[in-house]
Amino acid sequence: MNSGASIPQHRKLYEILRKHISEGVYAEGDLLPSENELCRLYGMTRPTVRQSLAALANDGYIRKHQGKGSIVQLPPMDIGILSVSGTTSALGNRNLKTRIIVKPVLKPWPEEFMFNLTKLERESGCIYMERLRLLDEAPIFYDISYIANINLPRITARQFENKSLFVILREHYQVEIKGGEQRIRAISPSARIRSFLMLEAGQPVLHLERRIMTNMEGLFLYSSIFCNTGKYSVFGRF
Amino acid sequence: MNSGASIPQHRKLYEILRKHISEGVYAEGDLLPSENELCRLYGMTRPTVRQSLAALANDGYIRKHQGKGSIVQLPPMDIGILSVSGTTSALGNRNLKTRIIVKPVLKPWPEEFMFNLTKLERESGCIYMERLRLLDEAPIFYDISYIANINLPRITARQFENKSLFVILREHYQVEIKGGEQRIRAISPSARIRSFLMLEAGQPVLHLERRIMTNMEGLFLYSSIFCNTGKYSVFGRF
DNA sequence: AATATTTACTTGTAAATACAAGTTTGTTTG
DNA sequence: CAAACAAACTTGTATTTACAAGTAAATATT
Repeated sequence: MNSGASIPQHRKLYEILRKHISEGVYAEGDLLPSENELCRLYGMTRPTVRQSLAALANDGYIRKHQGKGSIVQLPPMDIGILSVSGTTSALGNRNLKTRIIVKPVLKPWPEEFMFNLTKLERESGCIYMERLRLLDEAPIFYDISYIANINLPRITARQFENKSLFVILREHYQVEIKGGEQRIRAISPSARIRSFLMLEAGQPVLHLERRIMTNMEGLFLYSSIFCNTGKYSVFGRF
Repeated sequence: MNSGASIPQHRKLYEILRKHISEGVYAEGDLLPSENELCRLYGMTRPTVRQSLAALANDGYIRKHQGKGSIVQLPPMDIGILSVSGTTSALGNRNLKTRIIVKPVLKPWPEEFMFNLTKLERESGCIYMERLRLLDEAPIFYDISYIANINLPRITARQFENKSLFVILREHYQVEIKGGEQRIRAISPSARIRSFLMLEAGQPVLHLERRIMTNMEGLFLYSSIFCNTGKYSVFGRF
């Protein structure tokens, strides 16, 4: 009999360890308890524990070394909008602020969209919003988001000021990010983008078009992000 | 007793299936043989087969569906220099050419390097080269590569014209790419870069600084890539 | 004929067991 | 004291067994 819900044990252990690593219970470079120790601690068998550790290694939370143990690595992303990380986490998330330019509204999708949409997505309409992200009061990202209006009641009413969109989707709708794809370009910004990012004429802008997959079948998050990479550069793992 | 070398069975099966998928034995959308069938075919047990399939799913070659089977996906990258993929694979790799600007030479590392180097790397010196990548005769990437001169005999003598650097490292030195990290910026190109990419003044350029990890302990590949994203955009999964 | 239901698949989860192989830490030996 | 060895760890690989859960097709029912 499973104690509690029908969440697999290996998944549970994965979440526990992931949380511990994220919260700093284990520092970078630390050794995780050995597999056998984890077995004893959580009452599982080694194959189950190993499944959890394999997933953690995959997601970049640990590095395994035969004969040595599992070494903790710093978490890879978790920076709000951009899963491309680094600059922000290097500075600590303290100075990161979000200003909403266009509040979430429900409206039809643009005719020409950056990604191909399913029939269901087109029919559902999209939740649209524009946000500006500032680091130490300096605008860094301008983010235009599109979400298909599927199984997300009352989402336009929610606050997006302080919490990241991902956190809200996770806490209120149990939506988890699974991965995604992106197109990256260097562009000359439009006057509008230039003014939001407070750029001088001629300064280039990094443009990301992303399609983010979730655990909800058919639910994707889309965003078009303009970055001022003059002072900071976007960082990512692959 | 192991038949042949000391390569694990699950790794062997992984390589076999990966090759089959890459070579088109299975088309996109096809179902792989079921796990039990693979057991019979290759004389392994299900956990071993599952380990192979888990790795394939991880690397984006298949998508698993409970009750259904393992569905083949198109390979994710494998595009020569850039693991950021898409544009090239969409066009087929036929039109991709490489022109060597600076042949591989052994020299000391730059004093100020884009990533922190280990003591061993600094002492070993670096293999330096510059290459231009063209798509349909139009220059797209300008790639400056740095490799620590560790366990790579005769590498400066090898041909890089037609084969990708990764392929050479793989075939001659058994070096496998494990992952990496990158910084991305939009910049105004220098006159030199602008002339190589045949750009007009004012056109922005995408700049990637990458550190690529390998299976060889302590061996990293570094590259600084300048991309003309005017016509094509760099594509990547995460 | 259309709809349930059963059946035979598929992958997912989990245990118990065994040995191989790399790493560290002692202990013994010279 | 220093080097060589041995023991006690660690993770890696692999088999065997069992049942759960999702999917699809064949079958029985209405």
